[in-house]
Formats: sequence, C-alpha cells, structure tokens
Amino acid sequence: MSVPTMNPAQMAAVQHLDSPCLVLAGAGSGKTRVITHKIARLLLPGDGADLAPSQIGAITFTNKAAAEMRDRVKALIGAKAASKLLVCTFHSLGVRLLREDGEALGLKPKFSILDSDDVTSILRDAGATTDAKLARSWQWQISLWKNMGLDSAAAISQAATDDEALTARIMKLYEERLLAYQAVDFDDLIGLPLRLLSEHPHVAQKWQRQLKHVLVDEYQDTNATQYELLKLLVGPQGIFTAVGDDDQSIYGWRGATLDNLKRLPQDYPNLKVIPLEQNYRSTSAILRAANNVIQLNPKLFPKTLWSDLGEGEPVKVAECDNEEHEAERAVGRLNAIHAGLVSSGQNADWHNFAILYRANHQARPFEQALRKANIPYKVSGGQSFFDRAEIKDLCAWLRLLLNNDDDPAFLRAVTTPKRGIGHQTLATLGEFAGKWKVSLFEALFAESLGSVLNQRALDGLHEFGRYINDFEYKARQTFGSEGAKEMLLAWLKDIGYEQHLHDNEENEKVAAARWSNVMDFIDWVAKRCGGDIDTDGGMTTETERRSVIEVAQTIALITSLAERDSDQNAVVLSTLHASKGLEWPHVVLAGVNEGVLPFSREEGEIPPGQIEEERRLMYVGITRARLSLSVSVLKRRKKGREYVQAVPSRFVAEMKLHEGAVREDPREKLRRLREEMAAKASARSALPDPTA
DNA sequence: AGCTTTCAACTTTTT
DNA sequence: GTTGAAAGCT
Repeated sequence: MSVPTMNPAQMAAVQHLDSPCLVLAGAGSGKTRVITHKIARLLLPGDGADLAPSQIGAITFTNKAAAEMRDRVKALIGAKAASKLLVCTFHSLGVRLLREDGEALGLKPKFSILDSDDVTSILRDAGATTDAKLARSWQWQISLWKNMGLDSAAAISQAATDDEALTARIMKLYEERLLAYQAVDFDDLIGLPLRLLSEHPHVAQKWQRQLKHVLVDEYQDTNATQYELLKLLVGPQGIFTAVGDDDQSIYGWRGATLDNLKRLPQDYPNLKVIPLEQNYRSTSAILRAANNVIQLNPKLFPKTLWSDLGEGEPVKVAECDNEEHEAERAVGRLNAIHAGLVSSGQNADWHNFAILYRANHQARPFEQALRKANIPYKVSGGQSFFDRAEIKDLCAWLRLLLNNDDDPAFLRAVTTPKRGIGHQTLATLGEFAGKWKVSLFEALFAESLGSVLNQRALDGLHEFGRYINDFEYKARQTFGSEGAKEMLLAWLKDIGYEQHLHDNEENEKVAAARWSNVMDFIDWVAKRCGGDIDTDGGMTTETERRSVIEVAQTIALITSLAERDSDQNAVVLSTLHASKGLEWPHVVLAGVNEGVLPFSREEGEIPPGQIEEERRLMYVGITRARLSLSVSVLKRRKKGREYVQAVPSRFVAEMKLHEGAVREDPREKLRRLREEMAAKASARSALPDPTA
C-alpha cells in the first residue's frame, strides 16, 4: 500500500491529541499508518504531546500484530525510541501488570499461565468426566462468563438452566484449583488485572501516571472486561486512541461486543470520532460489492468506503457443480491469472493469491487440486507449533522451573519421559499433597511422605525433585544464547528425550520430525536469551542478555514461530476469520452458499444478529481483494455419498454486481491501458524510477 | 457384552 | 485429518 501523503482524515486522527479519539478505520484505509504516525506525533515536543516513548502504550490482539506494529514504528522513529514503547497484546499487558503488582491480589509473581489444553484437563478432573467434549463445553461457557466479568459466585446465582448451574459449580472448583496451582488462564490475564486496578487505586494510579496515551488496535474485537480494563488504565482524564471498524467485528462468538463502540461516546463525551473512508487497497468494483453488502446491516456510525484506484475488473461469480469442481475452477483461475491471461498486474508470484473460506474443512479439495497442479500453498491456522505434544512436554518442564506449585506441569514433566513413576505413586502423592494443602512438588520433600510410599517410589520422586532444583539453578545462572543452547541440550540428554520420542512413535520419520521441532524450539529459546550481535540498519547492537528462566516466563503467550522463508511464495488457504487484516491482489471466496456463509446448523431462519455477523464476515472476505475477486458458489453439495441441492448465499445477490457498474469511457480505457503499458515498460527497463 | 471397523461429518480461534 | 457414532464381529 502506498500513501503518498496523509489524507485529511488520517491527518486529523494523528493531530488530535487533547481528548479521547475513536478512529473508524474502514478496510484498507491505512489504520496502521495512522497509529504509527500518531505515536511519532506524540513524541514531538510542544502542544500537548512531548511524551517519552515509555509513556505510550499500543495494544493489539495478537503477537503478530504487535510485532508488525513495532516494526512499522521502528522505521519511523528509530530502534532506540521504539524499544522503549509499550507495544503488546492485551494479554501480555495483563501479565506485566500481574507480575509487577499481582501480589496485591495474593498472586505470586511467578504464577503459571495455563493454555487451553491444561484447562480442559483440569475441568475434566474437576467435573469427574473423561469426556473431553463435555469438558470443552464447560470451558467454553466459563470463558464466556469470565469475558463478561462474572466469577463463579455470580455465575451460580444467575444460572438459568440445570446445565448452566452444573457448569457454574464446576467453575467454582476450577477457580479453587487455579488458586492452589498459582496459575491463571488466558481470561484471567484480563480479568485479574481489572480486579487489581479497581480494588487497588494506588496501583491504578501508578499505571495511569506511567501511560499518558494508550492506542488500541482492532477496537471492535474488545470484550466487556477489556473495555473496563482500558477504562481503568487510562483513568478519569485518560486520553486514548481507539482504532477499529464496526463492520469488521467478527468475533462476537468469543465475547467481543459492539457495545464497546456504542458506549464510547457516552462514557467519554469529549470523544472525537474520525472516520477513515478512503480505501487504498481495492478497486471500485470490489469496494462497491463490499459496500452493497454491508449497507444492509444497521449502522453504528455512517461510513462509505471509496477508492481512486479505478473501476478494475468486475467481481466474478463462479457456479460450480460440487466441491471438487470448485477447487478445479479456482486452480484454473489462479493459473490463468498467474500466466497473465486474465488480470493485469501482480500475478507473477503465488503469494499474490488467496483462497478464503468459512470453515477449515473446506480447505481439503483445494489442497488436493493445488497439489495436483504443482502450485505451492500454505494453509494458515491449523495446529500451531506450541500445540505440538513434544513442545508442550518441554514447556511443562520449564513451567515447573518457574513455579514449583504448578501441579499440571509437575504431572506432565514427572511422567514425560517415563521414569518409573506411575499412576499409583502419583495418586498417593496427590492425596498426601491434598491432605496437607501443599503442591505436589512441595509434598515430594516432606518427611512423612515415606510413611505412605514405598522406598523405590520415594527415591524416584526425590531424584526428580533434585533434578528440577538443580535445573532451576542452572536456568537462573545461564545467560546468552550460546550458554543457553548448551544447557538445554544437556537437559534433553539427561532426560533422554530423543529416545523417548523414538520409543513412543512407530514411524521413524515422524519421530525424527518431532525431534527436529524440538531442535527448532531449543534454538528459538536460546536466541531469545540474547547476547547476540544484531545488525539493524547499519547499527550494530548487542541484544539484551536474559536468563533461560526469564525467557521461559514469556513462552506461554507465544503461539507461533516466525514463518520459514521457504513457505513464503505460496498461495494462501485461509479461513475468513484468519484473513482479517491481510490483503492479496487476487482472492477467491469459496463456498458462498446458504448454510456455509451464512453458517447455520439446521435449516430455517437464522436470527438477525447472527446474520449480521456473517454479513460482516462476507464483507471482510470481499475487502481482502485488491485487484480481482471471484466468488464461487456450489450448485450441489456433498452430503454423505449423495449430492444435495445447494442454495447460493443471499450475500451473492446482496453484492448487486449488475447494478451501478460505471462503464468506463472508451477513451479513458485506452488512456489507462497505455499508462499500464508504459508502467510495465519502465519497470522492465532497469532504470531506477525517480518517483520510487 | 465388549471390541473393532467403517463411515460420515466437520464453525469461526487468539491469548 | 480427526473424531464420534453406529454397525458388525467374536
């Protein structure tokens, strides 16, 4: 995206410094540019700004967005100032608040962060069931309650059905477990800081003095607790900049609420609302389709996107017989554009193409067709690196180092790899620990443990405990990437982890792949221990040296490693949800049928609120495309072995593709084509472009 | 009855 | 590619 100068709306958003500001950033309207430039502006001396970098906080939803933001700011204000900014996710901000001031809530600074699998197994245990699906439904409900700001007591009193009452009771047990483990879940990373700031005004004041201006990205995705947290963070006179787009709110199902946008003008009467309506991404044909669809939703704030990138190619609707045919047609289209037969511009590389769909399982036929056509592709989403069993094994060990009271981590580490400590021993140990109200790790060294366990089990446990203590000591003393790597490799050797992988996997190739993941993980941890020479724009700096234990503290929040370069030039297959914030020159929207998009489980009417969110999803999909968009519709859908009639999505008609197309003046068209030819010619001649 | 095999279905997902 | 349910086998 190239924005030669800032447009008036963007400028207004950047220059507005003296009251809260809501930037309604339409798709592709240059919102990251606004945020980064506003940060730079806040650092300038004079009129209300003149802040130090450490007084500015920029909050995002994903680590990836935070990293991107930091990069973009760095390019603007330099690495030194950028490194002092607080650019982080809501959750890592929460971790920071809790590690610094969580003791006011009775939380030890070394608390553990549980991932979603840990939570599932705790709930299975607390609810006495082996049914993972049931446990996950509890987890889901509990998370929604927490996101609304309810604790178990509140949940118990407002439970409407028997199911909810049961879930609320299990939630109470769950809360008790977390407290005992000195562990928090992801929702607590918002909820507990909120409690911290509201119950301890001096802590709130400390942070309000620290952060003079907070910027929030993707504001429409905030949930009720995040809203309250933000409110407390900025304080009564707080000044902030919220950037978001009500039309791109697609996370209602996980607690995000547009109420947060509605409430903003009420809670902050001096709120300045600035819409960004110029789109720098898509052609007019694509934007018109997007606007036609989204205008059918009730509007919170009026906004119509426009662009001056020209009419462009018409949006295409491809009718397909079934899923396989759809995939073939999509691949055919990709090939045609790639060969330069259909669309002009940006077609040489496969990374210019994306196929988007509603649900993950729709990727399959496309994967097959792309493989058959020898086109490189990558499926976004799927299992993340840190969800792999081998990585979670190692993380459990690291978590246990950080927090000896983390019983779930203890159980995983003590049994992986197997070291002759079995169910029986652990059950006895657990009973003992429960009786004395201590953690499993503490119980291990108790004098009286010998009276309930045999000598062999006792020796095994003690050896494990001693190893953990020794390992913890080393992890504290080891700084810098080289030392860290050496230490971590020694650890893997000590516990025989490579052997463990081979023992537990029939397939040698799979075991080797797992081991290679482990090596990637070790390299990654070691690298974050720093002390390396980092060359950055000619500046040579030594990165900050950290101990292994410090690095381990940050792992729970991270979900993906940087992607490998080899994966880069590939067609992207992605869900619509995962595509938000991204763009591609050429996009295929797949399976745009009733029941799929909009999604519905059964036949029949879909409630209006749901349709609206599905419509926003369609809108997000359309606005990912820069130059060309093809919407494919199935005539028949596979259902079991038979095909059933499939109905095109209402959203296809809503695009109103046959209305309003501005027929290009033939003379205009000629002029445009000439310009394009000239542009191509000048790109070919190796002369440097004076305007570049 | 308890086990294995087969068959179909499959929301969206970050922290 | 995985999982849950239902049918089939011992």
